[in-house]
Amino acid sequence: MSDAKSATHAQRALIYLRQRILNGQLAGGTRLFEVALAEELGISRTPVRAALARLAEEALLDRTSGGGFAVRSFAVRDVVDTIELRGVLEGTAARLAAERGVPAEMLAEAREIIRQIDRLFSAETIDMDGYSALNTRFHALLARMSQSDVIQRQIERIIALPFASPSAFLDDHSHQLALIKTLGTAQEQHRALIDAIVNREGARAESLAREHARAARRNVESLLGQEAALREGVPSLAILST
Amino acid sequence: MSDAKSATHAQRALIYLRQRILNGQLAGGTRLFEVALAEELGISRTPVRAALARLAEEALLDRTSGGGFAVRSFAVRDVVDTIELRGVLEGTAARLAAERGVPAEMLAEAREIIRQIDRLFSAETIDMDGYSALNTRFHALLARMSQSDVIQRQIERIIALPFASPSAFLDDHSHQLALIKTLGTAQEQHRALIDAIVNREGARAESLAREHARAARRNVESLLGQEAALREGVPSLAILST
DNA sequence: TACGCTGCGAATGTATACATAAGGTGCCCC
DNA sequence: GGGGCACCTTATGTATACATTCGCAGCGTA
Repeated sequence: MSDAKSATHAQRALIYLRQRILNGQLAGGTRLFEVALAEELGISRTPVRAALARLAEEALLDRTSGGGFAVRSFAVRDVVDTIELRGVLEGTAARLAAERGVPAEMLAEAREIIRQIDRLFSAETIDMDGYSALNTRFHALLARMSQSDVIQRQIERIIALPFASPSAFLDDHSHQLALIKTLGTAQEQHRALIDAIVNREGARAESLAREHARAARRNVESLLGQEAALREGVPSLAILST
Repeated sequence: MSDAKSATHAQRALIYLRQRILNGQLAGGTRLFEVALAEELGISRTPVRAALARLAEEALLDRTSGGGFAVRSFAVRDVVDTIELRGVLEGTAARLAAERGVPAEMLAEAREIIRQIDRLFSAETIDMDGYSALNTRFHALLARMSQSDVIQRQIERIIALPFASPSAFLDDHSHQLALIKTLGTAQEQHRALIDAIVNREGARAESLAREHARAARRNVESLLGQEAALREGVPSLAILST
């Protein structure tokens, strides 16, 4: 328990294993054995089992036939489809927001976030961590605007996969200039999205949210078109199988 | 272990609890305690915990702050939103199927299912179990047509909730004649959906699948507009909170 | 009366020993 | 030589005892 601040052993094991899966240190298809993990972590099987069950819940593990667990394999197509799915779900959230109407406070909050992102852009160099945090807040707010717990839940579930999160690939610093241009486009989409919701234009809002997610998809595809060396610094892609 | 055919105690507990939640015997918000359940089932806490974890995975339980579990509450709006969500996901599956193209064997299988449903309609009285099975097969096939494991997985997850399954509310026999008319419409939508996919008309396919799901939504809403007595025979709705 | 503190109890967290089943390997028989 | 059976190994399944923590209630004090 030297380096861990987590309350319970199960939480520590959960964090440790999640990390190693997302890292790619545990390759897709690898079977995870309770005893081995328990020894490795210096704890008993019980908390390990709890951690494995939660990772299965997060869709990072598959349950094998015999009752065990194996690391889920993510192929390129899976990553692309997951991002597409996020677009579809956020699109639905946006459409519902437009159809059902959104409380003024939420709209104000959205506009405030947009304003803060604008402020970041006016600085000399862009504070990527700051942008990432604001962008995440914007997307979480969009999910809430749907006023549907069901939709919100699904979006949270998808976003938990790091390569599908709205802030994925922002940590790739290899194309700083291209990235800045991309962020400008994204910000325009944020603005248009709120405009559509305010005007109760459901179809437009849905379409904009989908297109907004496509930016992430283009990022993946361009990264994968590069030499392997250039992908090294992109942790979100470490989980990829091949 | 007298009445159970399940291999393990955990599976037996899982089935038992799932049943009671879907029944409505365990009301939404009810906290589930390991010790109490273990005593009730005559087993130890360990398999109970395993069952609870899996029910959380199925989205039938929420994890409470302290580390426990509580039965998830489903309000009418949640049911409606979940059906809407199924429509959105099946719409995405249909669109992807149209965009990516579908192997001839799958199309043949779809047409065969449609043919068999036609045959059911020509009988004197409609075999509802038979229809339900065929309808379920059609929807499962549609999910596969997307050729996306990610999408397929999500659809399976949603359909696991009985009130969101494509065959929900077919067991309501109170309006037999109206139902038959509904089934005719559904069958037309099945046909149009396959037609759209064959012709690579993505937007049309998506729109048709969404509208197809709306039938289930209309069913819920009409059932809820009735007197409580008429809703008694509809097991899919037993889980509703209020 | 209101606030807080303390102690008790009931819940989950954990370790461990044993049960059981499934899968693999090696030997033996055909 | 090949196939099948049996054993053994190794995995998960289960029970139970103990640890720990969190919350609540009751009492006390300001």
